[in-house]
Amino acid sequence: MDKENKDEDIQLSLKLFVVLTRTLQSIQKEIIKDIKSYGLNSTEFGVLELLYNKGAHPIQKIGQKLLLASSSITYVVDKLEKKQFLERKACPTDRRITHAVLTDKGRDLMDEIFPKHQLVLQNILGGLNIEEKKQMHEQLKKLGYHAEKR
Amino acid sequence: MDKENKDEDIQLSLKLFVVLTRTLQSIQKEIIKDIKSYGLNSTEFGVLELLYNKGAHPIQKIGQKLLLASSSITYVVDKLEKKQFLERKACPTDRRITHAVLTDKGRDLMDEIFPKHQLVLQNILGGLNIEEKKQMHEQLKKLGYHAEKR
DNA sequence: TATAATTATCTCAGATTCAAGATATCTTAA
DNA sequence: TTAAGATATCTTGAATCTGAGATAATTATA
Repeated sequence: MDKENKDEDIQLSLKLFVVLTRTLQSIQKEIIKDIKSYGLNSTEFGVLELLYNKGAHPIQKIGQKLLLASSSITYVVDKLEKKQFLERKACPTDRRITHAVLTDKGRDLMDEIFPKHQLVLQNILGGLNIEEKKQMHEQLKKLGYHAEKR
Repeated sequence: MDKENKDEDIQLSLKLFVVLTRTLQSIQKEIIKDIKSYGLNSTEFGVLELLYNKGAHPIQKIGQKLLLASSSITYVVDKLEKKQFLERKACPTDRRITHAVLTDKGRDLMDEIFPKHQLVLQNILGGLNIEEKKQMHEQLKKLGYHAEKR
């Protein structure tokens, strides 16, 4: 890359990072508003969503998928257990592991709010049509893959 | 939109949100690593970057631009003042306002680290070429604009 | 098998953020 | 001009997250 293109690329990189951050903030702000109306915060919702759609998980796996430190996931699971949306169940084959399992109350909650939440999400992301979403999805994967593997 | 397209759009919206979140997390993780190597956290860097590139600002304006609550910006400016990278200066024309102003030490720091940081950022965002960056920038603006104005 | 390394969870202290509210100052409108 | 509302900053307390380190269990290795 010659100098002029490099300078342009540097400027564009900064601008892209800023707009990426801003866009996600705008989206998250709206999503958080929706999730709060269900009496949850977004981390709690993320945990419940994972258990609801993918079944019971070891606590540590949940942290991995949601990119949370082990101490953070302990904290969130504690809160959800107090609210009785999930239970800890000892793993019979590996005594280090504790599974987080949705309770009936947790499943009822998600049966009610997950479809609503999906519609809200679709509405929030309505700025792009189906084809544009597909394309952005592809480009974002390229971007993320490179950021991780450099 | 007929039912099938709506279902597809709902699924794509969820996927797009997930990949958007993941991608930004990957990028931020690398950026934070770089910023930490300068002895700052990303909020501190954001404040210094604003003052460095756009000049002195009232404390409240900084919070607005970085989307921070007033209590948060007070906290960050306190820390940067303790580190002697900026000073508070009373506004002569409006006594409610306090300006945050880079010190020489703060400017020296940014003279040193800002160009380095730009190169790191360019490297992190190297998964897309110039044209692709421009296009994603446009699409992200559409997405963010809609999320805010719905 | 015994030891070392790895893995899963938790505890604790510290960092960062926000919301609510206090205070001081400025602006607007009666 | 003065009262009411708006604005800028700060204080306080609570929520959430992280890193470091403890403990217990499992797996790998000599």
